[in-house]
Amino acid sequence: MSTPATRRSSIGDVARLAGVSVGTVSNVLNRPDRVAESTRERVLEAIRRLAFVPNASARQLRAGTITTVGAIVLDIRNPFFTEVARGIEDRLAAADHTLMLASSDDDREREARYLRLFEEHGVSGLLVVPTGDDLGPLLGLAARGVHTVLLDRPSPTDALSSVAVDDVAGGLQAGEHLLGLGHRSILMLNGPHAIRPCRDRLTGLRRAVERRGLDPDAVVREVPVPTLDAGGAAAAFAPLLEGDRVPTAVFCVNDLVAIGVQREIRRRRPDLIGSIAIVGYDDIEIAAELATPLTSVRQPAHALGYRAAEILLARAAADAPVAEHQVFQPELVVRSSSVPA
Amino acid sequence: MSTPATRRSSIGDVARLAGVSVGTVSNVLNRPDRVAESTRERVLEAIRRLAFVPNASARQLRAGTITTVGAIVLDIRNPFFTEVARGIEDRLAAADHTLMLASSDDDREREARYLRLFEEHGVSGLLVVPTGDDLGPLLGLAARGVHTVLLDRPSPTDALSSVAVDDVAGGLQAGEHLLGLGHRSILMLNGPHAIRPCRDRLTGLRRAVERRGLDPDAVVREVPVPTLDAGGAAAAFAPLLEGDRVPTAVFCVNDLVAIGVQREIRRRRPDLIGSIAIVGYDDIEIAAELATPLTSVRQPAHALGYRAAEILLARAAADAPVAEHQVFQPELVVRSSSVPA
DNA sequence: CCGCCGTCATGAACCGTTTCAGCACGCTTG
DNA sequence: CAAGCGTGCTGAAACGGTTCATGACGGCGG
Repeated sequence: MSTPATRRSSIGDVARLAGVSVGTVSNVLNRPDRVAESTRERVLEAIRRLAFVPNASARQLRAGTITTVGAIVLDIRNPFFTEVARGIEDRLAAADHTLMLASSDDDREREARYLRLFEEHGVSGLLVVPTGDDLGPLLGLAARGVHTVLLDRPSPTDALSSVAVDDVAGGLQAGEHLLGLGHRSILMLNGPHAIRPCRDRLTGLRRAVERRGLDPDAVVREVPVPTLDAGGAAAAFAPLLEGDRVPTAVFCVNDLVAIGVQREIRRRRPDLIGSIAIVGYDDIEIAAELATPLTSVRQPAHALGYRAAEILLARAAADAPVAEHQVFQPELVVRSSSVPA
Repeated sequence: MSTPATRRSSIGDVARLAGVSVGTVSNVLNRPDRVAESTRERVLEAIRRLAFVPNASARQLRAGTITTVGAIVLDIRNPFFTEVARGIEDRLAAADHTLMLASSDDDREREARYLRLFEEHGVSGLLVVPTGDDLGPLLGLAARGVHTVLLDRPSPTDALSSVAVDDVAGGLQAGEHLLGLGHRSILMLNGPHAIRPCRDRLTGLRRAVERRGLDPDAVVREVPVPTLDAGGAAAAFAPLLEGDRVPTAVFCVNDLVAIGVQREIRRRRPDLIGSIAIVGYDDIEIAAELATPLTSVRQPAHALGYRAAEILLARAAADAPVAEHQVFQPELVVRSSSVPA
């Protein structure tokens, strides 16, 4: 209103108004105990009067330190990832750090752009769900001294810490469940194999089949989903409802995909509702509230993020080059969507 | 791997390796056409060899410019807000800007922390869903020259631009729909009145009642929800299922609340499934996929974010002090959850 | 051959902080 | 009274870039 949009006031303005040197103002800000009470009061008053806000760039340039952490997830719209982000944020807040969140959309270029942005800004660490298998860029970052933790991926190297969930085990549980229900033909709606969990969940599923002494190639059919959300899944699943070999059991690589499948069945073949077994993955909050409550493999999303942040903070604090790796175990939650054969 | 975690290389290192001055390196980076081809090649090669990444703090300190925008939403887990964030990001990406996203959890302190963080970092603009009615902090920011756009709130002043949805109209539509179905007693599960949309949606509901010539105080009962998510709603709604005056029509301030209500009915009073009319708000994607598909007031979430970002970019570019205000209209989407009286 | 001009590159000032050596001052101690 | 010490403050260097006035150099027209 009153103040015209003018230059931000600097520590120098404050010093002038308070009649002290800039060094003293800086001390008031950072080590108040070193400044005499009366001086401190005067400086604080000046700060208030000028509505002074320190310039983070200048501070960081000189001091080098920063309390911001960057995270890149595949898709911010997937509740699984927002829950992971929550876990990260909760841990960071406890250490007075802040999170800057970005979503790569599973797009290498977007990922690269954000990686660069974060590196240029000198974040004190990075938590990344990588888009593909090529960890080159991340290894480069790590080599340049940026602490990095892989999210939702096991790390193949000690150059990178990692926090993951055992996806093979998850696929195995889903497979055993469906086989136990009598299914001998299982469709897996899967994402690109460049995404490691997609591969692993399929591997787990096939392993379950093998353990029953069956032939995975005969039992499991894989169909790719263009994008890992409900819309993409619906598009990929629709043609399968037309033919004469309509699937009887579907294992979906995540819950959004499962929701897309359910939607498509309801739209195109309402007669089949309740006769196709569906198992999802993630156990997002609304899985239990769906038209057909979804059987799903639960992942400890919050813990995943929390722990990743913790590892990052520990590494940054110690500046120790020891990588930490943690693997959580998933847990099958059975609801009514997985019907017997 | 090979490189030990050493100091980031600087423009000076590049200059030395390429045998030029730092000014030339800077020119290669920012105005390549002013540098002779051969020199440019040599510098680029040096940059590659050193894996040089410019220091954003230094650049920003001197140049003042920045292409990062901050956004603060109430709850990152609410699909409505992630969709808004998507809209923002899509518009920003087109202008080569990047988004830094934060969630205030409807907590003034968290909001203040992020506001300060963003201001210290000198973001080129801010998009905020404010936690309360006190716009003081935001007006302060605006006065200090930070371009600010209110998200999902009409601005009471020209100091702040704004993009909003007409919540009174939304409440009105929901009310008319329920009244049209014959309901004469409507429960509204509402959030704190400090949140403007909560007030406005209630106002709209009451207005619908008045238009029918009925007494809002007799027809509408308001029950507060502690937190605006499914869990909070379930907790608030549970006791209402115990008494003898079980509600027959519920208007929920958002879809997550509606999901909580549905969940609680299913758990505690499955006999009442299908006999309590429920209307939600936002029309999030899974509203249509729920056990009882949800009637909801749709908001143009993506457009909201997109437009807000657009206004911000325009203001920052022109540095014009003219505030822009835009109000979108909501639209009722009827599904099966809103049963007749 | 001289003067002029355009092309490229240089070097230093500057952005707003933090940090640190050093100074002023007053008090204690021997 | 000299020496020593602790307290509280100052002033300047440094961080890593951008920007701009300046200058070197070669070519060209007269």
